[in-house]
Amino acid sequence: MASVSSQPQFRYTQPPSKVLHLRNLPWECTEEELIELGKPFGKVVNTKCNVGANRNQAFIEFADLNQAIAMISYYASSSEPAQVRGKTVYLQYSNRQEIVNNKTTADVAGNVLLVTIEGADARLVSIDVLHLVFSAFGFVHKITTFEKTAGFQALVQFSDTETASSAKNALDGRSIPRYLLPEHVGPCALRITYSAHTDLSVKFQSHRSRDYTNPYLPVAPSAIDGSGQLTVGLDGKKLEPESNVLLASIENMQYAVTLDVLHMVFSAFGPVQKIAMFDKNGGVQALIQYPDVQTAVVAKEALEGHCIYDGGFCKLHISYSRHTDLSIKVNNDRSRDYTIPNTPMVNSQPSILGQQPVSVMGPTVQYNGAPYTPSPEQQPGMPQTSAGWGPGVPPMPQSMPMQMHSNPYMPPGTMPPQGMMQSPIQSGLPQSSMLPPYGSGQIQ
DNA sequence: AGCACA
Repeated sequence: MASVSSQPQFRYTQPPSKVLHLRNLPWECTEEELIELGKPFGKVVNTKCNVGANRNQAFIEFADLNQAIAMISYYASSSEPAQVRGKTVYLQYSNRQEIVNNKTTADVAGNVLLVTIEGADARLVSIDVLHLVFSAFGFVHKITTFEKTAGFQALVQFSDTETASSAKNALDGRSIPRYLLPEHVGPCALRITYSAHTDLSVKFQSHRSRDYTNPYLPVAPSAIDGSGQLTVGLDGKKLEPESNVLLASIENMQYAVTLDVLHMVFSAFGPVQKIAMFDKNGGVQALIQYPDVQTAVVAKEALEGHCIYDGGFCKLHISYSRHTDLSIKVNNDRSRDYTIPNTPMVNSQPSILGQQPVSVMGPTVQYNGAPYTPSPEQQPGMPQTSAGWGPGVPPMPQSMPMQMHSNPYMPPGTMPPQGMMQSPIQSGLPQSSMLPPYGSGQIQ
């Protein structure tokens, strides 16, 4: 006998569940209205509204099964139907036992935005530009920036959710206006979600984090160059002009950083003309000269705060030098002029690729000044750019093609000298407590 | 008016 197939979706009796399924709700019914509806019968622990193609269905979940039964029972025998905004609502036990909310933290509105800057040049977007962009919507309290697998990201804190929402709505998916970016920087789009943070912890004003509510916050050591000059004003403006010469200070120098190591690291962004190393304040600093400012800018943005060796060792802090042309008197293990070919020099092949310590750095230095003299104009006929790529001691010449110069940067997340530069170290700023609460794979 | 991530 051909049996009539049962239709499970139209069962008129269902096993009880803490979860009730509601239908015929008014358009875009809110969570608050659902809670109001269920409250007389028990504790509503979860809801899900705007379900279904018409967004007029919902679920409410009670803390206890008996509470759900009480609600169903009440309206089963009541002359007054359940209603929301005067509209009759039909309810029944859900065929599931609990509400699964795919609401991620990114969907919960808050006063802090998680901003992902997309684009090949995302890292070149300064914190000041971000501040400017977001300030259009209200007072920006704090900004932290960091790099994760998702790329270059920032947390932007407003005073309240409303302001943050207006900024998110206006900026999500939009690109940073061109006129706010330097000439050589490509388009940078903003992807914005909410962060679960409510108050960012900013310890210093630095290139990576700012607290605009606290003018007394100390400026990070990384924002001060060798002469103690501020590179970041308390108003968040950079005080130092860009230069083709970078001043790099090396923090936590557990492993010796040789001139050749520096040459290799900095050569990834373009030809290095000259390097001068010296000791200052008990640490090692170096001046690195590029032929042009643009290359230096790219190198600085890419390397600032990064560590040469894994494990937080030899962290680079980079600022612009006031010099434009270093005067290298002698080529030795602390200073070198790569623009002079065939210069005799001590052989010092570094064994850096294995990330092994070359030697332990000791306080062997009594040098008081820099091994260069700051004479701005010297060697007027000096060959520029590729001239210095000759028979010097390029540690990895084959890996640094000349095109580097025209396209000095590399794909996001790839640090130039393989094996040495690790993924950005988050030590120092920003604090781990500021990092977004997601697993690294979930951000998009 | 009839069950939710793709």
